[in-house]
Amino acid sequence: MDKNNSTLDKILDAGRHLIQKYGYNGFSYADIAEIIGIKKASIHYYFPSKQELVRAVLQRYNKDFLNDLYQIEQQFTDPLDKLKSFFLLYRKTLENDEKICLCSMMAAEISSFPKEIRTDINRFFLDNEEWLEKVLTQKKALDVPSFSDSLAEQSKLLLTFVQGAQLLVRASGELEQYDTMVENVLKTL
Amino acid sequence: MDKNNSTLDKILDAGRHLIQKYGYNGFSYADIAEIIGIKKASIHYYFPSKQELVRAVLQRYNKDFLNDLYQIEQQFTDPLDKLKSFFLLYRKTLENDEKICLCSMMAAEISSFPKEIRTDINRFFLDNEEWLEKVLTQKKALDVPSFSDSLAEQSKLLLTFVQGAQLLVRASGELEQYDTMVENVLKTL
DNA sequence: TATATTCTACCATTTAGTAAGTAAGTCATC
DNA sequence: GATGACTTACTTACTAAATGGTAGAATATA
Repeated sequence: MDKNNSTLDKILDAGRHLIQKYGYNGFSYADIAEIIGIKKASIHYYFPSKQELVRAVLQRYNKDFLNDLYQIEQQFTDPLDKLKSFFLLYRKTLENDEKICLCSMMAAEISSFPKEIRTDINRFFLDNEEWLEKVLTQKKALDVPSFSDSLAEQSKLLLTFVQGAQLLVRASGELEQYDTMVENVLKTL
Repeated sequence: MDKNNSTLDKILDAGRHLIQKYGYNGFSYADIAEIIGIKKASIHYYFPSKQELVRAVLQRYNKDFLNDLYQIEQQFTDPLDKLKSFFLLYRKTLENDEKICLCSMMAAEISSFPKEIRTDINRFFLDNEEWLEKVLTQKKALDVPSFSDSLAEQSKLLLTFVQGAQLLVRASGELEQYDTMVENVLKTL
């Protein structure tokens, strides 16, 4: 799981994990300290305040996620394969330990955050939309032009779908639902 | 806002409001006490523990929501009007004060809850799906049969959509996006 | 009077955050 | 190559405030 095992990276990993599972208001410095076996004062050494910590977690998450999208872009040529990998990326988060996408969680808790953090959260969604639109454009170039809705709007719908699907899976606890839903949403394209 | 102004109802109202805005882990008894102008010990008189309180909030929310859906069912004959009202119901929550559907928030925080509460949350989503399927069935009876996907699956997609749309609106802070997205999703039917 | 409701005054624990210290490493200078 | 100045990484020990929760007194209300 941890690529780099420096204390700083361990803190960021544990923080991300806790937020994805319990939310920003659902974890404490003590939780992180216990997970990685240090004292909580040590966390303050790296991140004086909780908001600074969460911001670092968020920014690294966004960077990593964007990188994953870039990898998908490189790995596949067929736009449909790219879309499937996109949904698989979100699926991986759901697979173990009752987690959802960090930004889905933080979007739900948005009222707890100041402007700068909100901007970062929104940036994540915009990047997702942008990537999806690019892939849909590639797909349109190949397909028989069916109905030409705005691709920007269509990508927004796809993102909306994957965001909501996570909540439904969390509520039911049934991951298999996700696969069926993805299949169905791909049919609508 | 408050129909019944008994203390118990005020507590439930304030609790619901706080959860929808900050989440279960983001509010305290003290917050409720301050909102309605009583001491926090008085809240413990009605709800000895926080989980009992949140469970009461949840059950009342589900009941009220189901009632709203029933009202829509009665008020309109055209299935499309019913669907539009469904989305409008969710829109109302978003309109002021940075709130989302109680069960969307609690689904995100599901790891913080015991089994009984999880069941109630899931019940909400199942009821939504059931209602949507009923309306889609009515719609199918009227329409030229386009493509006959499973209506159960289609209603699940609609629910997924509205759940995710809330998160996007929260992240961007732009409520207008919601209307455009609803328009677009209705086109796909 | 009896009962329902609300209060004051607590409690133990947890919260984010701070201050001061310590051990180990870096590094220039003699 | 040893000495001392400084830095990095982390600890112990603390704080003030907030947390969920309780006991019992006071006050309404029936």
